[in-house]
Amino acid sequence: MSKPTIYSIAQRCGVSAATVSRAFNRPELVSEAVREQIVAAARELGYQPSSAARGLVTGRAEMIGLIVSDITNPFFPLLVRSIQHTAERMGSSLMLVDAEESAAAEVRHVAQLRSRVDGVIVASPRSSSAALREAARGLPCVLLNRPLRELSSVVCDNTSALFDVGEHLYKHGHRSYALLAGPSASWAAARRSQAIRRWARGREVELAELGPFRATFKGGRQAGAALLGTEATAAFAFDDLTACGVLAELAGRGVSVPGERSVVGCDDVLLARTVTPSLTTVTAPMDDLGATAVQVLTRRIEAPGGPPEHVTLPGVFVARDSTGPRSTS
Amino acid sequence: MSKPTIYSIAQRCGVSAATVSRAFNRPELVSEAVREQIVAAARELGYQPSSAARGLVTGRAEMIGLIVSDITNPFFPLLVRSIQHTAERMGSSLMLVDAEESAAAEVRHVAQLRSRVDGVIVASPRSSSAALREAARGLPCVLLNRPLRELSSVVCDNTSALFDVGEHLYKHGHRSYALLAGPSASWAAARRSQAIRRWARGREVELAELGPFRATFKGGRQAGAALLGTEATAAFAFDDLTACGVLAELAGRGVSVPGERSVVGCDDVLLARTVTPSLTTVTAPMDDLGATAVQVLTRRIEAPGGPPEHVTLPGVFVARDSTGPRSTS
DNA sequence: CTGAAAGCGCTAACAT
DNA sequence: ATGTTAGCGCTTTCAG
Repeated sequence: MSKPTIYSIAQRCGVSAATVSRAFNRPELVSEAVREQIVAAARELGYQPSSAARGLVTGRAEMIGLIVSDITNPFFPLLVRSIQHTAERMGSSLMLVDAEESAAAEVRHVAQLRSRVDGVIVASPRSSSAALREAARGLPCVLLNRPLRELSSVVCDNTSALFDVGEHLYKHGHRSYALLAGPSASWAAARRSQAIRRWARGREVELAELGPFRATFKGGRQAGAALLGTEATAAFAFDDLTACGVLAELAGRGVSVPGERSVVGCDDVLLARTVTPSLTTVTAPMDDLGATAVQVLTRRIEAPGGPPEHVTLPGVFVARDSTGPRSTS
Repeated sequence: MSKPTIYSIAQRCGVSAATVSRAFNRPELVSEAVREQIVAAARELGYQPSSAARGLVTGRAEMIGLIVSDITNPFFPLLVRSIQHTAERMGSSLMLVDAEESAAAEVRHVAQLRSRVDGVIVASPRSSSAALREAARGLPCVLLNRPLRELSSVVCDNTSALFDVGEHLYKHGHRSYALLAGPSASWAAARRSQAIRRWARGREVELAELGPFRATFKGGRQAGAALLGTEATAAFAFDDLTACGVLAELAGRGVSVPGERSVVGCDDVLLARTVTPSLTTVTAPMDDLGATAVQVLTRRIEAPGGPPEHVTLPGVFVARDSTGPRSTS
């Protein structure tokens, strides 16, 4: 009465184990009558193929790893969903691990995943490029929101959308801006700051740089406090979570948004739509990002020798209620 | 130049494969000199034991599955962390899957996990008890926040803390309450409603029952709108996320909290501390819940025959800024 | 303390 | 269309 294997089924059906195996993997190679008999027996016995045994012989785990820098950040849940969906459609399971914002944990986890997965996606890595490169040596890997020549990557570029944000604010009369920078280990943060600086230079507009702040609600409150120390009437927050913190801080101090200050976020997480006032932000194509990452990874798994792929997806500007005309006071 | 195995190492060190295996698994059985040599060779070759091969022979995947009803709910990230930590300490990896609030996906996923994990934790299941029981047949399983006689469970009971909440509100002069009920498929929701009802009956106080509402920010806004249709001066929200929605809705309509209405949440997720005003709520012992779940599961894996365990951990009342004296208007 | 050998459950040639 | 056979990489008796 032990756990059923292809042998128990084979015996029960009077065929060989190979036939049972084929019945599941290459059904076209086995006669319909036998196949049906096998399938029936399997269901009856509650047969579950052993993925260890299969993995051992095929060399495939049919599992991909996903390392996120901070599961707590609302940016990730949506991404996780999209990745899980796509992976499932490709016949793989997802193994998710949270690095808790620690670069060390990140590389430790990829090392640990090596033997259990076919490949790994590292989302918003905090590790140094060198560490990442080294950790991924010989393991199919795609980086999300961090380009690196030697590894594949899919990133969301908000440069153009941030220009749109700037223009939007400019049209509302703002001339003095604050840039609330994100974590220094984040490529996205650097990239966004750069875009905003570039835009500001082009417009010959005032830009106060504050931060870096942590990409948390709390970091946002600090950013909000810092913002109030400046004359800026409009602020670019690193992301929506930060922006929400800014909103909360301003609200707490009785500063109205967008009446007295305009605030924009980035990413368009759920929170951005539900907070009051709703956030003007840049929508990241989460579904695409996730799906593309899985597809690129799949290609790397199938052709480990190939050259790394790099795909860039643009964010898109969306105006909501946290921005408005510059106060005339 | 293929992937190193215990054989490559054995050959290189002039020992047998068995010795290499022992060097890693039962180091005390091999002489120090040989062991050191083996370890050195392994490091040099970048040896990684194949978990498939080991799993095949040991019958252990050294991996546990975690199914969450909705990764998007801020309740889970903390839980995931605690579970991942504990699992890691017990030598297991974590395979996380999101059921996206679908009961069907839940049971589908446990079926799919069967062959890849040693056991599974289902957090806040939405499936029927019968479906759960059936899906977990023969698979070590512990339910989080849902008791079920035949399966192990660890639940957080807030009954006593909710009484404290009631008393706290009562002392502030509130006599008319609203109960904003959570999802009907959630055991926690039913349990909390029941506790609040019981308390209200004991105090002979007015209690309007509203809902059920979805456990989302949006659901909270709806609950907030519903709340304004009543005379209640204090509201029990199902959880913190809902409570935040209520707060947002009231703020949007210019109703002050706690000035005009007091609002309490439940769970004490990060958000509860960061929202304005900060939420009076009931703190769930996340770390304990997660750690206990893993420990119980581990026991079931090691002794699959044993009787199910049921552990209950209490939540604790914490007063913050979203509750105050009943308005005198 | 170490080696030889068997086998975990499955797949993939190679035969038939 | 089906059976035979040989491993995949590892652990684990059983003998030395």
